[in-house]
Amino acid sequence: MAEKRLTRVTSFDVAEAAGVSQSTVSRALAGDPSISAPTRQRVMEAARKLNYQVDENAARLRRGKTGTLAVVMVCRPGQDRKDLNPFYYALLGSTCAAAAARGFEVLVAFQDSPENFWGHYQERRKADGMIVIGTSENTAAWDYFGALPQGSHWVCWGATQDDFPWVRSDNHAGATLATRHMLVRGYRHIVCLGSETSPQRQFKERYDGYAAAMESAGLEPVLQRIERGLPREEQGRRAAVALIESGRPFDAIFGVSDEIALGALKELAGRGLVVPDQIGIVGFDGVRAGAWSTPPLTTVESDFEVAGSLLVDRLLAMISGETATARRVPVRLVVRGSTRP
Amino acid sequence: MAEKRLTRVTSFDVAEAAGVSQSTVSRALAGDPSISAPTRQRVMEAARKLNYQVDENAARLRRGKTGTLAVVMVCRPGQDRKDLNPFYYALLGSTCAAAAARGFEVLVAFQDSPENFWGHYQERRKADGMIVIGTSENTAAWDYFGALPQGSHWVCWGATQDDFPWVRSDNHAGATLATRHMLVRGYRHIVCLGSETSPQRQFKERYDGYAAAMESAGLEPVLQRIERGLPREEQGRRAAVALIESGRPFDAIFGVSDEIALGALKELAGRGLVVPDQIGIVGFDGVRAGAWSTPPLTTVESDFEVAGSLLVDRLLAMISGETATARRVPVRLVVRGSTRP
DNA sequence: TTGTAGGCGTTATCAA
DNA sequence: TTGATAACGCCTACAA
Repeated sequence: MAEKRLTRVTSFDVAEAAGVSQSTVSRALAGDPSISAPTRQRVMEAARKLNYQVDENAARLRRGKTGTLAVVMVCRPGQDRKDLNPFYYALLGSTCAAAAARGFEVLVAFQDSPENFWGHYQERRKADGMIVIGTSENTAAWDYFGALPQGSHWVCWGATQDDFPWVRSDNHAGATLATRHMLVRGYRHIVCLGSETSPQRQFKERYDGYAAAMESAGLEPVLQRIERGLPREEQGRRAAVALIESGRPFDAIFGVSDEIALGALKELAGRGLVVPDQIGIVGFDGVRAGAWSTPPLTTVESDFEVAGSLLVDRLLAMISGETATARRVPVRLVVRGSTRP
Repeated sequence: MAEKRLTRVTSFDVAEAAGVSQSTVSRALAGDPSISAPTRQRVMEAARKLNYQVDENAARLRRGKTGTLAVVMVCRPGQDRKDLNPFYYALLGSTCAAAAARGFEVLVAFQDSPENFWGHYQERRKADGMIVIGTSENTAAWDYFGALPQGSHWVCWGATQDDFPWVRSDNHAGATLATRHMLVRGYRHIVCLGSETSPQRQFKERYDGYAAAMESAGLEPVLQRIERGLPREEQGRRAAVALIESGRPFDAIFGVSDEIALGALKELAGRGLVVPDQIGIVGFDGVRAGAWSTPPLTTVESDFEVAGSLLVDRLLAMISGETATARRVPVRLVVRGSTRP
């Protein structure tokens, strides 16, 4: 075999080597059925020998399609990349996997503030469409993406706006699952640490799911509000403090996110309250960190693989003009140690 | 302002609207200084009004450069994306940030086994070069990337091969830092949970750093080997069991990765040993999970921002034929609760 | 300072 | 079944 080198080889070179025309090379390699088997053989052989690879830029220019999807990760302004919620990284990973499985390349960009908001992938022919993943806290980002020109192909995870092309976890079902689990395990005075007014749409949905489960058990739902603008862990910790100081009796906590639940867990443990014996705790997100707490956190986890697939499929449907289907990602309960047996 | 829509607008359209030639448009928008101010004004105005954006495929085809870097994330075969070590996600994030800061787009692909190994970004003109990030465990992947044609521009994080164009944490310094910290805090019988033969080159480097610090303190380094092929946490747990059962006295553990240290921490706690009072523990990686353990894990953290920058700068230097400089990423000690004050 | 023209390497149309 | 040929939209000599 010839030594592999990186000199530019065009389809003309392959054509010459195979003794056919350039267009035949293009067709043979593209799998055009009109090319005869022996010709295809010769072309493939020549291409292999010359180490030929299609110039994607030329191909895309000609085709008018890029075969690429853009994924924009919306972060908090100035936030360190290593502090990004692992949930979003998992979502990024599964989205890339789904795109790759469908034959698309993925362009990734982290964006956090107006200076670097940028969504013109489609106009610049860098991608056929865009997936925006991020926290609803960054309202400036959602305003920006919501104002993209008509005809932009995009879907999102995390926006507050209900008229955006969103995909979300089945928050209601997940919260109900969590609450029922605690009821079954004998907890009665279950308090929800969260918010019904947060821009985080899913927090409201999770509260509603919790409330529904409580009510259908004949119990009164109780919401302990988190303060805005703090790190999640701190929100959870403070809400736990406020709850304790309120004097309201409780024997279980449903945190609308894992980090809120973990913050509360830490606070309770620090005060000598025994989890799960005295107090049960359940979170929502299924991030890895929960597995390391003491006790490990019982939580509701989204099916990440499905999440990535739904985002990609919805986007591809939009691109091809079809009508998309599901937009809710199924969830499951992950029972660990923060609720009693 | 005209309603924004997504119909294709070419530089010819802008030229017509501005009453100049197409090449003038190209130059004006590229910031060519030969274009007069008034002309540039008119062109910019027309471009804005028509919502014109350059077709990057055409531009790249013409230029022969892509302005894009590819990042390949090497995972364990079949591993779920959400189970990928958060360390690598943080590295991915900071690499994307560094690339963006230098004006490059980033193409991301997760690859785990021979069926989907693919590194011909450069030949296909999808990218100007490639950054491969991954665990050294996946030797098949490193064999694949090591066999890329001459002239491929790439750098990597995580490979075993020393002749690869690698960038790494300053493992030796970090391990020394960790060990000295424990010595200063009064621990004497410090055992290293790790391996000097693992394909993970950094494990060996970390052991060496630990051993050097021990020896220069007049103490004997002790290595408790981890078993191969298990999840890191389990490796840590089992090594702790083996250490205890060996009967060898110890009052501190240096785990060559956070997850190994966390596994050991869990095992010790389960046996009623008090961390940090009876036993001190330090890990290596600085992942978020360590902050949630009880007690939170003292660890050595790489400067992720520098890591991303070094990877990108080294690759860009290679592309432009310059000689690259640093390849070691500085580390710092993050003191949390698993070592006594 | 600006315009003309050629070509980057494909894919796709139209003949043969 | 294959070959000529015309775009795709831009950048960049070269000329004016």
